[in-house]
Amino acid sequence: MSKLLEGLNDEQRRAVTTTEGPVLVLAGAGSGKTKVITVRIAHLLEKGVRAENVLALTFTNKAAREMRERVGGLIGKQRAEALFVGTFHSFCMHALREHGEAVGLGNGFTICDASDQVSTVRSVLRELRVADASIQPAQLQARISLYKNKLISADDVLKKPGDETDELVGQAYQRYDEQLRRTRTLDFDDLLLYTLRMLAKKPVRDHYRERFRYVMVDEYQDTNGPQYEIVKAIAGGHRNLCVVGDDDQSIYGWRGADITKILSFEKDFKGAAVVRLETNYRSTSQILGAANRVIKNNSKRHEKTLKSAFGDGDPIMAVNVRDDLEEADHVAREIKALVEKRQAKWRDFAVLFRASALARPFEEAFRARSVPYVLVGGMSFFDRKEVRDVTSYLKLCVAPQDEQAFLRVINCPPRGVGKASLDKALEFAAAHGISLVQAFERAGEIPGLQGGVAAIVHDFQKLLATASHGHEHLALPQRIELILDAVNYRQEVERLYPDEATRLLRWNAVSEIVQLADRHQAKNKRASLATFLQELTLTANDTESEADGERDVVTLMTLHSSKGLEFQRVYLVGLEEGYLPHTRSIAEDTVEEERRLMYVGITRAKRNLTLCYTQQRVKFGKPTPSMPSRFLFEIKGSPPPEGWVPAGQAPPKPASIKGRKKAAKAKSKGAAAARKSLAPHKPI
DNA sequence: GGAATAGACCTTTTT
DNA sequence: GGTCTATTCC
Repeated sequence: MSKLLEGLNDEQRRAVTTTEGPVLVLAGAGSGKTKVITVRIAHLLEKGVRAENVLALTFTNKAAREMRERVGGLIGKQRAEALFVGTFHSFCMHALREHGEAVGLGNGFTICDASDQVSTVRSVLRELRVADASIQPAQLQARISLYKNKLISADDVLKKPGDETDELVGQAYQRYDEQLRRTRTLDFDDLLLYTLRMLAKKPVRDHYRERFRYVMVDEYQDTNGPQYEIVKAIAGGHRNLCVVGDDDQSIYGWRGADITKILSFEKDFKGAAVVRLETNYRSTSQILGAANRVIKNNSKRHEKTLKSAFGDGDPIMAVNVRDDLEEADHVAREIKALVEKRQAKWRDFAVLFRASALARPFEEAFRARSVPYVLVGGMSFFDRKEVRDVTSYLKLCVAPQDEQAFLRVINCPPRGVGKASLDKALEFAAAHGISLVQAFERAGEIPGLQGGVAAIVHDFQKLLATASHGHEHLALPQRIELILDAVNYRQEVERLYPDEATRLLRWNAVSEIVQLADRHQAKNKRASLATFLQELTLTANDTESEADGERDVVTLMTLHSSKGLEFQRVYLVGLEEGYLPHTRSIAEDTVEEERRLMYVGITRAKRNLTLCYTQQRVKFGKPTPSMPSRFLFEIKGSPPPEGWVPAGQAPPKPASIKGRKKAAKAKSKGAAAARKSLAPHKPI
């Protein structure tokens, strides 16, 4: 037997060696899922399959990076280079670069990130002359995105008779798409949709079927409509498709992930081999027990029994603290004490939370107590003003019609094109159904526009065009510096930040982009400004470098980004009604997904698990009382006590005015008791 | 036109 | 505690 297969159990081995035809691997948490995929790839190569013919798709950059590294460890880094291991989105980006002309897409498209999407929606709402109050841009953007991920077009929305909001959403959706098309911009969802359209053309589809003879999809439970169709298009011919997933860990429903896809795989791919991995090699039986007790409260799931291969360990701890500051400080102190006693290393610890806003107190406490940490995700490098400015300039060089980029930098540094002029031009553009840039070309017709403005805009565009064209022979970093020089960006930073220290800090962000461009060029033979920007947008949230995995630091991250990872010691924090489950999820009736999130969090822990919740937390800058999460009681196996109030439910009104004071007193007493009902610092 | 200030209003999660 | 808009002053 091949060396590769040693150390696999029977089921894992079956998943690895069933290389031909469709295979569904139902892999419980910690059952060696990544091992199966990576060994499977190595096994394929050992059998003589060429690396170029293997496609492995993941959902996050992080997962892609880890898979690439682990496969590299098995077959050698060199050979692993030839595999395509990446996210759906990056696969699409590459495919569209290669064959985008099949769907009318030249090489020079830009990808817009979440905040560009919201800006675009905002400008569409302005065009439609909708008072901002009636629907929020971010909310509208989310709805458009959800439609796209369910393969529902703007026409579909408009055709279907609905209420006024539907009508508005449809109109906005349509204009949003028009604006993106006009500016040759794709949003994240469009990457999938354009690729799908491209794969509908037989020659292109045949090309990819020929190229990728073996297809693997990780986290299959997170597949949404377009992703599923892409997989089907590529693997539909040879049917050498292996998908791996766990319905209990489906936590991307809000992104259109369709849990039924994993349930109906056997129907979609007739004759599929089904492998169940049910032995957990990660956690103690205490941790697994807690996970099982929580997840069994979900109705929509495949009954599964995860068995621990590990045995007993320490009890799970519950910690009740006064507020968020104390929570953070408690965790910081505990971690520090364990490390100082040499019972653990920094890197053994992870602190997991529902929303990234919860990270701040931990950052502060960790800094105060000199606990080294890394915050995964959070405020991205990309959201910094300078970074957005610089990328906007670069985007304008690639796509001069890009409205969001134009609006952002036309007056930065100030050039005498202020809000008043822009409003007039936007008004004119909306009235004539043309882009902002086109409107400025007809500046003479814009009522009330100041005489000199058109010339200023024209000069600005010419300046950028001169700086970006005719220098293609230069290296990317030099080209970027040339462009920034042309627009006097350095002076602007100096003007804005007269303070030496902040100026330096701000300029560092700019230098970092230049360095990233250098690295991009080193990695890609056909690097251009366009490819650099595309790559930057897709990996904006993945700032971790390869060496970071090895650093001895505590990890802070959201539950979502923790999926697929494991740590010796895990703190689940902010376990309160309103955060987990999140208030929004209660309103949207998706509490089961929140429970899966809790399940994901629990099953990240190998040895020790600590559950933290507060009595009071600062929300919107104001202290607000909090209630322990319902999931804590599910773990404990006992119902919530008297006085406990779930999130999203108004506390009962006092019966009469007379009885109000008494009732209020009783209620607050009950609530206080409920908040403390799980003994602090005690095994659960 | 541009900067500074005040006030209203939210904020899940990721590509 | 943040962002975005409206207003006011220079």
